[in-house]
Amino acid sequence: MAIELRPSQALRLLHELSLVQVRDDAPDLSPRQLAILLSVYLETPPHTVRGLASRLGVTKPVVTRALDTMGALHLVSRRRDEADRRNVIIQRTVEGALYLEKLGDQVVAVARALPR
Amino acid sequence: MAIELRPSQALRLLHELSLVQVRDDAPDLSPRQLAILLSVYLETPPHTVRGLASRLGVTKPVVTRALDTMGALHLVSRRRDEADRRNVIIQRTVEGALYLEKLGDQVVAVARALPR
DNA sequence: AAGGATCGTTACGGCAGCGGATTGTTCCCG
DNA sequence: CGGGAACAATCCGCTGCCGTAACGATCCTT
Repeated sequence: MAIELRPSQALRLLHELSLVQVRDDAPDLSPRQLAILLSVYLETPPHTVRGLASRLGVTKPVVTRALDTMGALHLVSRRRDEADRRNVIIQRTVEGALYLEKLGDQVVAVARALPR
Repeated sequence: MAIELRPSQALRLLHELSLVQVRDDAPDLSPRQLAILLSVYLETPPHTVRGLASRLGVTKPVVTRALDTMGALHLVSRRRDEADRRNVIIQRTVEGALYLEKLGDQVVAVARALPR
């Protein structure tokens, strides 16, 4: 069965979540960066710059820059595709998995505390 | 009863949501801006710059700038507090209400489409 | 072997956000 | 009534992201 949620609950959820995120001085990713990160971790590999760009409807430089930033944070890593050396394969990292695990738990906790 | 949600569902929810947001070329607000907007619309007035800043754990200039930006988008408006003219009262707008209504509906739609 | 196509990255100029310090009003209290 | 406190806005230099346009490397086709 699907998750039932009323609009007012949805907004409260977003509110609590955004407050947690803003306070947390975990480096707050931009919406685009988060979208890329989630795509890499939730969708089936392999992931390329080109694929992610078209998936999100943004330009390739946006993806490259986001990978630069998140790479510096060790949330993702890059590797040349040896089969086709033009491609770059985006890989998951332990730190990235932990980051998302924590994020998921935060959402669950906030949702649980939501008034019915 | 509380909203029950598994971590994997939570991440999928965020994923779909971020994709919708990124594609939508609705001006995507930064996490901080969204947090301020939601606070203004979900918490009981009156809202002041100082109050919002301490609520979010950010500095006052951050709030002022966010209000500048969102004011230009007509998502909020400002008014001097006549009782204490040092204060500025942040007010809701019709456009802001519509923006959040739409956002809430998006969350609901995404949640409903989530695999159980 | 060569031309063009594809891929990711980088360069560029511009815009917006940041923290910290300062300013100008307005209020409060001794 | 005068000096300090409180409040929001502004200024400063900096950093990071944006879109467009190039670029180098690699592949593919003929």
